[in-house]
Amino acid sequence: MGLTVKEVADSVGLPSRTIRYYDRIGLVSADERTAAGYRLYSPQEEGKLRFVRRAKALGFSLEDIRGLMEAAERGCCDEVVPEVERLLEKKVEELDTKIAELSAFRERLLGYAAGKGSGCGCRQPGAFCGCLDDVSQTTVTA
Amino acid sequence: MGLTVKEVADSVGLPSRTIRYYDRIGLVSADERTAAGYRLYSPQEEGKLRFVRRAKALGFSLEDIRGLMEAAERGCCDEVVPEVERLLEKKVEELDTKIAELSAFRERLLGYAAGKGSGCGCRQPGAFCGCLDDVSQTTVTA
DNA sequence: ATAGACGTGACATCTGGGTGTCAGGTCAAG
DNA sequence: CTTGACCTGACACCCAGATGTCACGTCTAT
Repeated sequence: MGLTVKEVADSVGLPSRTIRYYDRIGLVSADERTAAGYRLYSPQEEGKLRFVRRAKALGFSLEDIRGLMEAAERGCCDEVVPEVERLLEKKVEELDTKIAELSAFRERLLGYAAGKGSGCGCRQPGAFCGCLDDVSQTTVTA
Repeated sequence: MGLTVKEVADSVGLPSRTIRYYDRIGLVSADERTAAGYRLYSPQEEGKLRFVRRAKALGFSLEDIRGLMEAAERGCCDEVVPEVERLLEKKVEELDTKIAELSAFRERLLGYAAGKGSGCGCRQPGAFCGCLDDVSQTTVTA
C-alpha cells in the first residue's frame, strides 16, 4: 500500500512529474513498487516530499535539501536541527547583506531624485549620464 | 580611440569574454571598431558596463538591467531613477518576505532544539521523523 | 620574421531545476 | 472490450548566464 505518484503529488502540492524527477535524481525515492512497477509512497516519504517543497520555497537548493535529509537519515532531529540552523543562518545573513545593499542603492537614488536639477540635472537623453555611473559605485559584496 | 576589450574588462572588473558576450546579446555593444574589427569602448560604454556589474551583483537579471539601460537611453536620470526605484522596491520587498519566512522557520527549529527530549526526542534515526514534517508546515509564499 | 599576447566569430557545453513529447504498459468503469 | 486516466522509462529541450574550445586574424617586441 501507499500512495501513487498522482496521489502523493496532489497531497504535497507538487506535479507528479517533479516527484518522479526527484526519484530519478535520488532525492526522494519511492522504495516500494507495485508488481506493475508503479511507485508507491509511504507517509514518511510523503513527509519528505512536503519538506522538500517547503525548503525549496525558502530558497534552498536541492543539494542543500539533500544534505539536510541525509542528516535526518543519520540521526533524527537532534542532529538535523543544528544542521538546518546553520544553513538558515547562512541564508539569513546573505539576505541581510543583500537587503542592506539594495537599501543603500535606493537611498542614493532617492538622493538623486530629490536633488532634481541640482545633483544631476544633466538633461542628456541617451547619454547614460554620470549620475548612474555614480550610483553604480555603491560597494557591493559578491 | 577607446579601450580594447581587455582594457575595459580589467577596468570594470569583468572577464573580457563576458564583455564580448554582453555585446553579442546586445546589452552593451561597442559601437566603434578598429579597421581590423577590434571592439573599442568609450568611457560611456565603460560606465554602462560598470553599472551592469553592480546591478548584477545586486541580484538584477540581465533583462532587468537591459530595461533600466533602455530607460536611461530614453531620457537620463529623471526618467531612470523612478524606474530603478520601482525595481529596487520590488526586490527589497521580495527579500523582506523571504527573510521573514526564514526567520520564522529558524524560530521553529530553535524551539525544537531547545525542547530536546520534550518536543521531539523521538530518537528514530533514519525515520525523518515528524518534527521536521512539522517544521515544514511553515507557511511560505512562493 | 617570428613568438606570444591579444583579438574575432561560431559552435558546443555546463549548471539547476525542471518540462515536452514519445511509445508503450496498466487499470477501473461502463 | 474498449475508453480514458493514469503509469513507466528514455530522450530531448527549455531558461539564464555564462564558459570551453576551435580556427584563424592582428599587433607589438625582439
